[in-house]
Amino acid sequence: MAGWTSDSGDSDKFECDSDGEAGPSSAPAMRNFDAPGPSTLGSNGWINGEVPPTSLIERYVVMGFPKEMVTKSIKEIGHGDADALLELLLTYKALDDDDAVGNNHSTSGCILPVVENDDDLDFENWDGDDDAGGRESSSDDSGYEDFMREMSERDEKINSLVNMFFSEDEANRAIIRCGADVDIFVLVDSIGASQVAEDCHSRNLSDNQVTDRCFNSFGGRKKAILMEESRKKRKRYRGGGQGNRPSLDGSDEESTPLPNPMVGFNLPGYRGPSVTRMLSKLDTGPPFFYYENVARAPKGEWAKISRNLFDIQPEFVDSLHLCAAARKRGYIHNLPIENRSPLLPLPPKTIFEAFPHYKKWWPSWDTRTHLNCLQTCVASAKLTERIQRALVSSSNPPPKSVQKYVMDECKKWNLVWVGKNKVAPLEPHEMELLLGFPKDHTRGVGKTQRYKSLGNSFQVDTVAYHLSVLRRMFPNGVRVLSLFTSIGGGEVALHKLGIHMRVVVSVEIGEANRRILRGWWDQTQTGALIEIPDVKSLTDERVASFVSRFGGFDLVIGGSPCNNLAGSNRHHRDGLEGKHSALFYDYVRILNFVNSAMGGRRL
DNA sequence: AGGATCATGAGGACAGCA
DNA sequence: TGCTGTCCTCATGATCCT
Repeated sequence: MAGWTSDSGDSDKFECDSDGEAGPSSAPAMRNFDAPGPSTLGSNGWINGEVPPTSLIERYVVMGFPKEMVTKSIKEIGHGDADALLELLLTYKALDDDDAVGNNHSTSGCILPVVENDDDLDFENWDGDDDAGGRESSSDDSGYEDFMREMSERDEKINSLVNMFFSEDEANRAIIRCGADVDIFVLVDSIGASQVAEDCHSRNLSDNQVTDRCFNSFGGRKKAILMEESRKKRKRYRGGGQGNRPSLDGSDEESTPLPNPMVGFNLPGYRGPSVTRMLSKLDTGPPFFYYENVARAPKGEWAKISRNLFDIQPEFVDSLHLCAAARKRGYIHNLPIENRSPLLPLPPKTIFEAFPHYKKWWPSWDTRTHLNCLQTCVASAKLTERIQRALVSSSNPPPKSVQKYVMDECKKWNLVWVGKNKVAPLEPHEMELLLGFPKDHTRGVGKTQRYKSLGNSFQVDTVAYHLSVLRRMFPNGVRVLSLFTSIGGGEVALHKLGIHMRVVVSVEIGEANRRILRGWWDQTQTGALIEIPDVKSLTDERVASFVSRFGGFDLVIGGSPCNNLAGSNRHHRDGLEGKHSALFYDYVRILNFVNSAMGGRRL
């Protein structure tokens, strides 16, 4: 059982380890001076000075602010203080809206995300300022020919927008806001921004409520194309609470739509729309937090999760895009999303890259290139036997009906071809490889337990990609509060990123998981590991004690139990109120208390 | 007693089609 | 617009075995 006895023992160990690892240079590990304070980051998560003004103009324009207004605001107060800039823009916007629309808007404008639209976007080399400068300079032309060209462009774009079923008035206003020289898709985004902004106003949401709820609900070239093609998609943009837009009033009636493709805010090497999000200053770290759970939770559950985590929009990612196995997960975090970098070397991205030796037995009619989600249970020997019998008694290639039966089972149970007509479940060490863990990470506990632990864990490369932004921010290491640690996916990710963990306070109920983590930690880490078995025993007082002792935490990370959310659960898929998944509220409780104890925001 | 093995769909998203 | 088919899902509970 958890208790102060084990904790105090660990506490002693911590101080001992700390001393032990600390040469003169690392001695300040217990001090806070090396952790960047709020001044290191702007409220939008950009590191100061990294975003040039031209890019800023473009970003705010796509949010729905007129270009002239943005330029004027930046001239007035500069671009160093994003909060002040936003405040000024909102004020101007409110005044402008009062004049233009006659609505009695408050200054709480709807702050919207920016969707980068450049088709040539290269995430690994992109500097975030591709063509904004070019567009900016072209708008300075003032000759007659330019004027006529602009008018012609303007008419053309209005026609295009009208053809997309926007009203002429909406099209006109967008062009006034953004200029006639911008891409048609910027105009589409701008109209969407205004619609959601109006929606937000009409629902009387506060700034913080709308900031991230509006995020990702529209925008992007791809969506614009879809909109042109489909009346159904068009509804998504035109508002009125229809379609797939996330609920803005927090009701559970609408589900949070899962993106397709499920690539999150961005992915290494993915050439598609990338997103730049803005968080309110109160929502940014430190402490940074990172929460994870299954993407395909019952309807309304992600809206609930988001509501409890500062209304931050989830980032849904299918690890399929990073490794050879699917893993559809939602992540809510307040980490910056620019300048991420993947773990190198990149993991094998297909089944054959991961397991080339299976190619020998792989039938041509099994067209899988990726495995499905790795779960906590594997197929029975009887099932693989049945499959083998079906194949042996069939011709080669087998008839379609047999192929379908075999393929259905192979997909369902993630079976691989290990011999002639012979399929088998993945071995635990193969799952470790796919999930990004070191080989034999889970070795030492029973095989069934290994499957269970691995099935419940993070996909390390995916998580590491998100956490990679911490490397530059914490060159001297991080202090981590790890909730529902499992087998330490977050810790392995940080380690593989080269981020030193000065201390990890880990909460994990499973004895086998704790043993796995401890075994890995002792082999690879020099920092302190404090283990707490039961999250319920991590009381507010105890959190306060840790915060006081370590000077705070830099990262609160964890994925709460999915048992009652996961589709595989046929018995008790009860949502967040379920027996296990209700522990999510302990994550919220503890995160809030850490925030509060560190002088930050509390819900 | 505890680990290993086995059988057990519902629910939701989405594409295709009339 | 609504119907239909297809696909996928961090699991649970009963039973067997050692």
